[in-house]
Amino acid sequence: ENTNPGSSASSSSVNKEGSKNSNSSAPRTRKKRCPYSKFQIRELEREFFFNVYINKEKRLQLSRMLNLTDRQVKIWFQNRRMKEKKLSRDRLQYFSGNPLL
Amino acid sequence: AVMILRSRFLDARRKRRNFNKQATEILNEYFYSHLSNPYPSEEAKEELAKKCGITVSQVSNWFGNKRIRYKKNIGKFQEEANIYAAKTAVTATN
DNA sequence: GTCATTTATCATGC
DNA sequence: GCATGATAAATGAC
Repeated sequence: ENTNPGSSASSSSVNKEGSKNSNSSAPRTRKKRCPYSKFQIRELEREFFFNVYINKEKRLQLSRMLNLTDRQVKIWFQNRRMKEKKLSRDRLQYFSGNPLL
Repeated sequence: AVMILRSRFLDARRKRRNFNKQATEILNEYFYSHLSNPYPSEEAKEELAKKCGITVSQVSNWFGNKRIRYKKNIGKFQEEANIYAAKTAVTATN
C-alpha cells in the first residue's frame, strides 16, 4: 500500500542530510511529505501507547523495523504529542458549556 | 446522554462543514487588509474566532490554507482581493 | 523538548 | 469536478 522510500530494497536513493553539500544547492530541497502506511502507523501508535516519550534505543529499533529514519520517528512522536494535546483541548471545549450536561 | 455526546464528538471532527458567509467575510477582510503580513496574533485569532463563531484552531486552519493557496495562485484570488480592498477602503473613509 | 508553520493529502460539500 | 476545511509529514524558531 505504501511505496516508502527506503522500504523494500531501495539501494541508496534515500536523500541523506549528512552530506555537507560540497557545491551550491543552497536551500536544501524540502523533503516531500509522504504519508505513512497503516502498518507503520499501527506500530508507532502501539509504542506511543506505552510511552509518550520514546528513548533513543527504541527509536532506532522502531526506525529499522518500519524503514524510517530516526529523525522521522522522532518527529512523528513530537507531532503525535501535539495531536494528543489538541484532542484534549477540543474534548474539553466540546464537553464544556454544552446544552445537555 | 454522555455517550451520544461522545459519539457526536468523535465523528464531528472530520465531518467538514463550510463556514457561514459572514464568518468567511470577516476572515477575508482581515486577510486582505493584512496581506503584507497575514499572521494574526494569538489575541487577534481569539477575537476573530469569537466574531466568526468558530474555534481558534479553525481560525489557524483557515489562515494556513488561505496563505498557501493564495501564494500558489495569486491570480485566482485577484478579483477577491480587489473586492475586499475596496471594502476596507470604504470603511476607512467612514 | 514545545509549538506555529508550511506543504501535501485527505474527506467532504455542492 | 473543484472549493474548502481538517489532518498528516516536515521544517524552523526558541
